[in-house]
Amino acid sequence: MPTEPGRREPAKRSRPNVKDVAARAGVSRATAARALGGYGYSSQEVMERVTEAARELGYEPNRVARTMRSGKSDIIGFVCADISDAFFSSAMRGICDVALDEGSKVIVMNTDDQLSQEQDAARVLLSHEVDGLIITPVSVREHAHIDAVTGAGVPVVSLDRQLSDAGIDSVVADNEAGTANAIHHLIGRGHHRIAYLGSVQPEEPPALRIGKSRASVAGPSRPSLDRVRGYLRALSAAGLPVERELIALVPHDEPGRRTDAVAAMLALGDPPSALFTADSYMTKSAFTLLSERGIAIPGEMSLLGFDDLEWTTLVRPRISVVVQSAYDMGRAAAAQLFAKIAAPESGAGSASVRGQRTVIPTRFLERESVGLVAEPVRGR
Amino acid sequence: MPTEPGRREPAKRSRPNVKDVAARAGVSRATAARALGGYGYSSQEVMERVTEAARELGYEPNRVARTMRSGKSDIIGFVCADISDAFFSSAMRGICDVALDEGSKVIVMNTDDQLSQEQDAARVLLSHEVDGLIITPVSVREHAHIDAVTGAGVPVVSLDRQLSDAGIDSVVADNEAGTANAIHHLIGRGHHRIAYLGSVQPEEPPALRIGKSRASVAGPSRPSLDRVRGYLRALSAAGLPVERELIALVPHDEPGRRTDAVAAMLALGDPPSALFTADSYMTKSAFTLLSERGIAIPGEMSLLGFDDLEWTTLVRPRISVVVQSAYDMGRAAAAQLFAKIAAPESGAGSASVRGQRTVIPTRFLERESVGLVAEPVRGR
DNA sequence: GTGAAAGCGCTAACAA
DNA sequence: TTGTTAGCGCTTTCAC
Repeated sequence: MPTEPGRREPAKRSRPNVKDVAARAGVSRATAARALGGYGYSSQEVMERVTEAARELGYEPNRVARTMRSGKSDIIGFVCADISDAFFSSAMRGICDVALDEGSKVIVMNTDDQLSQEQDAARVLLSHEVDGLIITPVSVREHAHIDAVTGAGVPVVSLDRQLSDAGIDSVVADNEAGTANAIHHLIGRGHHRIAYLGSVQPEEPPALRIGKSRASVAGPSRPSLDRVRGYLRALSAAGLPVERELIALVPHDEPGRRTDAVAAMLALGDPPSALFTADSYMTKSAFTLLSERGIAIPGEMSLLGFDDLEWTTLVRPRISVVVQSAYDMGRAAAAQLFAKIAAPESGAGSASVRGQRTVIPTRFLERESVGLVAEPVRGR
Repeated sequence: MPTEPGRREPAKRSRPNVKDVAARAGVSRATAARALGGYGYSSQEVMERVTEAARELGYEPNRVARTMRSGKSDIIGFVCADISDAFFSSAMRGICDVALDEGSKVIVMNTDDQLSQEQDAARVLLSHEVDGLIITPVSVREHAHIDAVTGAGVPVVSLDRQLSDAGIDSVVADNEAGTANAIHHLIGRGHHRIAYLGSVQPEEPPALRIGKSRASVAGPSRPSLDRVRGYLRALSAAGLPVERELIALVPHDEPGRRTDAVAAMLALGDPPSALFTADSYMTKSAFTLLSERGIAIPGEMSLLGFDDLEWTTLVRPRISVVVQSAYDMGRAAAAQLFAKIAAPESGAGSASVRGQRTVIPTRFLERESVGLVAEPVRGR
């Protein structure tokens, strides 16, 4: 379109800048910049001339130079374990959607759950002057590198991991309540022996304490641990005993042991009547093993999982699950982040909300994988 | 760690810069920059002093300023329809992995298959001075905005869509060959009436020409059309007739019509013995409908799909599919992009490879959803 | 081998 | 209302 036959276009020259626009409009650089940027004053006439010149030249402001001056890059960072994971890519979409509305863009970096990669990512993103950071931290204890980011005045929101004790805003699902609710459902259907199968971070093995009247799990708030807590809470609330043998916590980096854990549960002298699988990997392992062994769901074994995946409605029976919306979590985290970015450095004066915790509700989707237990139905 | 009790740290001040490092090391800015950047000359001793000072201060070069000077941002853009889609998020991971090796980062932007969004994305990324762009273009005809990017000297690689005719490098799967191979497999198992169920872009409806001896589909190279071509080619090669009623092309933006298309195929007077579903959505629709109607796979109907998804191995029977590795495609696209970025402006002299086309092979995964047809087995 | 200085494109004081 | 000017942090001639 920029067909300007008379003028010789330098062709190989880069994109036009304010100076070019100013020259064409016959005004100074500052005036052109003001007219274009929409700040300061400029007369109607000059405004039009400049706008026209910019249009003709196909002028587009250089964000890099703008960042240099203003310190605002209109870029945020998203640091997660693996963007190809369905949870993170959905969250990413939520983040992108909010960012688009805010005129911002998102740089993604993967950590593969390695602290060193996370530290590198934080450093790199800081050097690019990102306006903010959304992160799913590998560790909830080791967060010096995250503190360095906030220390540099860059807002951070933690996604799916609780870091609010460290004064960092977090957006998490109501893992404990969602799980408790699901277990409650199982109990309501007559199940007394309910197995819990979940993953845990290898570096932070949970300390499970099972007392006569109370059971608890020590350690920080993390989805994997909070779900165990929800399980314990629901059993306690119903006056059911907590049995150690019904709880399997498999290190996240040893996927091969998931199937073993399910098999061990089935091999128990007094096996459970229902399996609660606390994450999608475990749900898949459990479903696969039950299928292979020809164990009828829910006839011989009930199954209830955390996290919804496409396949849970394609297999027969359809699997009942607790769903968390990764998309909504991403949106919420981004919304919170941009609020902090916009906030005029909430440090001075008002006791600013540091370490705010936003909880996204989960939903229970009842399908067909949970059966009714009538009486103590030992030995079929 | 930076425990420097004696010196008063301005605290609220931003990150240290070359000037600070230079001051601490007792040299000039230029010298410090040289020592840190590893270019130009500097004595052993100065080098050490500067490095030490940088370490103490926790100095990290400001990429924004560096970009401004050098024009290299160490950021590339990835423009796709929807990052939460499994194909794109896997491709994204491949891109990120290569980018990491190259010291680069990736900004993702979603288009939802809207040309206007794609145009905006291209403009925005250009204004951020990205070093290159990987894009899955909405349209293979309308690419003025992409030409604008290459015109600005920024390399572009097209992913999953052929744009090499426009002089833009492309990385695509061997859709035609992969499909032909799958259809060939069906024919080898005795199938003569094979249905093709696929999606097409609503704006670019394909012109299907079915002649006596030859059938073809007009239009550009696109995964959706190339798969149809593979289907036609395999039938022709086997001397089988192409029948219009066995080909269903559903507009991509009308998901509701997918199930209708499958149902229509089943309702045919002389129904097919096998269904080839050319994308994951269609495979899902077909599998769901067959399950609901209690039609046995592969007993009463064989099913073979394009694209592998988790669920295809969890359902019974497991679905045979043609797989394309989105991850590999992403890696290949990124590798090609960085090669072009590194190339010293391949315009001058040598006839540079413009519009290079890289084809990533697909694989056929035989599972249990395809049955053997003995004889003309009409009416069971 | 090192330092002084210019400038990438933009914005924000200040002056006119 | 508009123009002049001074940088943001870095790299890169060019003298010394």
